Amino acid sequence: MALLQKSIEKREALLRATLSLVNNGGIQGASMAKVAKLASVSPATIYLYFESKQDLVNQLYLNVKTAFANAAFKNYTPEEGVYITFKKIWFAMAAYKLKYKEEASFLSQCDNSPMIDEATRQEGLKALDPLFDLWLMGQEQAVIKNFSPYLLYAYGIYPMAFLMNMESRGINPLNDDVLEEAFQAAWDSIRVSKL
Amino acid sequence: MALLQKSIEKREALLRATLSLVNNGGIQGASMAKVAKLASVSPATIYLYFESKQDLVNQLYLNVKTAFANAAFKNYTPEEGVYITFKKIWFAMAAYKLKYKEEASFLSQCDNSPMIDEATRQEGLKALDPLFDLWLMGQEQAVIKNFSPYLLYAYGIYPMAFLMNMESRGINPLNDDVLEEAFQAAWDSIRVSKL
Amino acid sequence: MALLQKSIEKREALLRATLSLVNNGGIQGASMAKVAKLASVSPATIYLYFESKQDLVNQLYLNVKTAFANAAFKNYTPEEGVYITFKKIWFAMAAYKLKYKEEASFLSQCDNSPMIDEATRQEGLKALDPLFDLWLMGQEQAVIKNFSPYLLYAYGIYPMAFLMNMESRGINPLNDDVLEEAFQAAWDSIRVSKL
Amino acid sequence: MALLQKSIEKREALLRATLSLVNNGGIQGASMAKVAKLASVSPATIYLYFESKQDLVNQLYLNVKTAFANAAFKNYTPEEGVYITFKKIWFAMAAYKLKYKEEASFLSQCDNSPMIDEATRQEGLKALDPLFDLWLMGQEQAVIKNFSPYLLYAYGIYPMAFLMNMESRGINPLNDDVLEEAFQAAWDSIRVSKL
DNA sequence: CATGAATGAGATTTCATTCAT
DNA sequence: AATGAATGAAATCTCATTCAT
Repeated sequence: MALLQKSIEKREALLRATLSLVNNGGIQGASMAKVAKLASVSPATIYLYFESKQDLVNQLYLNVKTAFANAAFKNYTPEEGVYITFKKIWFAMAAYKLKYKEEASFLSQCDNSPMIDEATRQEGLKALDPLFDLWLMGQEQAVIKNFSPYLLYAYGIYPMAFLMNMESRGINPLNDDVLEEAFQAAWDSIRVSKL
Repeated sequence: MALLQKSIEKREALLRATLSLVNNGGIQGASMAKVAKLASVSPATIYLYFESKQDLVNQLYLNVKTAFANAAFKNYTPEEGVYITFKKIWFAMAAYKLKYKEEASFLSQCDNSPMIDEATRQEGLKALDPLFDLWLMGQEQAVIKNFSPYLLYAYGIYPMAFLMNMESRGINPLNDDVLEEAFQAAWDSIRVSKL
Repeated sequence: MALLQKSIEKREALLRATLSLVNNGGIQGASMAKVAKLASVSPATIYLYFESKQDLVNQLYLNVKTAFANAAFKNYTPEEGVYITFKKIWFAMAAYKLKYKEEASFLSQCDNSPMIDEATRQEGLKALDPLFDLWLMGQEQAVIKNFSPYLLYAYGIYPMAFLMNMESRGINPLNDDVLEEAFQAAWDSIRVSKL
Repeated sequence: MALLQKSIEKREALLRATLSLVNNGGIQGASMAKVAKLASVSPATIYLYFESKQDLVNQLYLNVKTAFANAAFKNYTPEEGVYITFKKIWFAMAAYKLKYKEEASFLSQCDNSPMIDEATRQEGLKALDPLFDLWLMGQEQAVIKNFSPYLLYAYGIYPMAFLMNMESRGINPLNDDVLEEAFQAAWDSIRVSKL
């Protein structure tokens, strides 16, 4: 029990170290040696918890994606209606990304990295199922456009990554007004237009 | 003349080789040795054309971004009206990305890479000026939402990257219908909603 | 303990290998690959003990300089008088250089190399403090000329390097008579001339 | 004639460029490419004038050594007596080294470099024959110690290199007084001591 | 479970030299 | 005579991973 406890701590220290290092210098900048040093363990120890660097990064990806989804769906109450619920999710996601910038940037970096394997990507996508359910519901109510969930995601959620990217590079800072505008654009893009 | 000609060819061969290698294995997977071999030159030769790997990648970035913009604005005729012009640009961009998948994927990878320096990024952005001009015009005509160009880009253009990403991973293939839907979402997100 | 022991041995093996290689082919001839091979380790291993080639050479410089000074001042007994003490030091230095020709040649090479940084040079100079102290004493007793220590060093000690250089190139071999002559010249150059 | 003229100019430009580059960064810092660029020729052209880098450096060594000797023996008038003549030579050498610091430093660097081959070294030494002749004369007159010319050189001339080295590193700057002291030491070391 | 030491393979880059013109 | 282009070889250094303890 004590050992297991300790192990979990160490595992998380390793994940945290990786996250931090990926943030400065990209995935390739997070060398196993640096990860080990930042987590105060031996490089060899990493391999007791993870099979390889790829495994380490993939597990971190799942960890962060799950945390992100947990934050997004914290108060998931679809019974309040599609618009309200989507708005809550959207702002929860934005809040998470603004608060946990390292995590957000890490997820962005993973989007285009060959380090994340397809299976992990799929598993990460599953964490967003509640959102897809909501959209399904919205489509049944003729509130959400009858598009594939990927398309809805591309317009409803994905643009946030670009905005965060700009924000972190000091361009186009995000304040409440801009966030409100962004949400407006997101909603307009996926909602059924009234005639 | 003959020498210069040959130089240009070699330079382009190097850029092509880089593009191709970045596509399989990411930027770090495109080692100078591999680039050299694929372009059928010695590693040392690369340094006659580019100062460093960073320079090579940045110049490739500019090259591709310019080609992309050229394709996008090929028949740029703002006098036809904002909607028509935007639609033409949008579909030209999509067509380019569908036709030149390696280029499209490369640009995506550069978005989050520390390899591209800020100056190059800014220069790349300039290639999209006609689009920003169009939006300005649209805002004057109260057709386009009064948002910052970055926000408009995040919703009007950026989602394409996600869709191409999916497409190239075999998910959610893009056909004419889906493209039409995607454009609809893009336009809805940036246009001024009618009451 | 065993591990630490082994480390020290390997560190010294690396220093010895470097010393030997610098002797044939100069500092640039001592490539990290050759050093590694001669010390029977992987090139990567060198970097566990030294930060860089510069660090390796600088540490070797300090090592050798210290050993040289230790030999020079082994029986340092200034109470025997300035002349006697200087003579003992001088011959101890000569003996060291004759016995450890690689070390002597290495120190000579370092004199003009940009590889040795100023801080290391200064630290190496400190090892000769007893000699400078002796000269100070000699100056107080009006036995040694009232010159700056650098000047005294230039004439009292530095010429040895030239003689060793010749010796190792097979020119002007050093025997006891020549050494005695050399010492005579050294002493005449720094001592106060009697009228 | 015109071609030959031009050739000589180019050859000297190459030697000058090498000298300048060796001064910043040592012999290995003077890459053939840099030498070519600084002399405004193609790298290939260097090989029309010199067989190899080694040849280039060796010829430069001879050039500089000769210039140095020319300066040293400009007013060589042994009939004025050994002391006077040696003093003139000594100060002429010092003046040369102070005026042409790049040349002086280059000669110092060559002393310990494996780049200079033995034959060249010997040839360079010949340039100093007048000095050796003077010493011979001095020995016949019982003014100069009966030591081998190498030993006399080690004490009479070689220390200058150390002093210049210090000077150029900003330590122990040389003014007229220090020079006078240095000469005093030099002379005391090689002259026959009076009883 | 944990580690410090070690490493083979490979990364980027430089260099003296040659070749085609 | 002169060159710009090209290069094989080698330089320094890094990295993910393993091994002996």
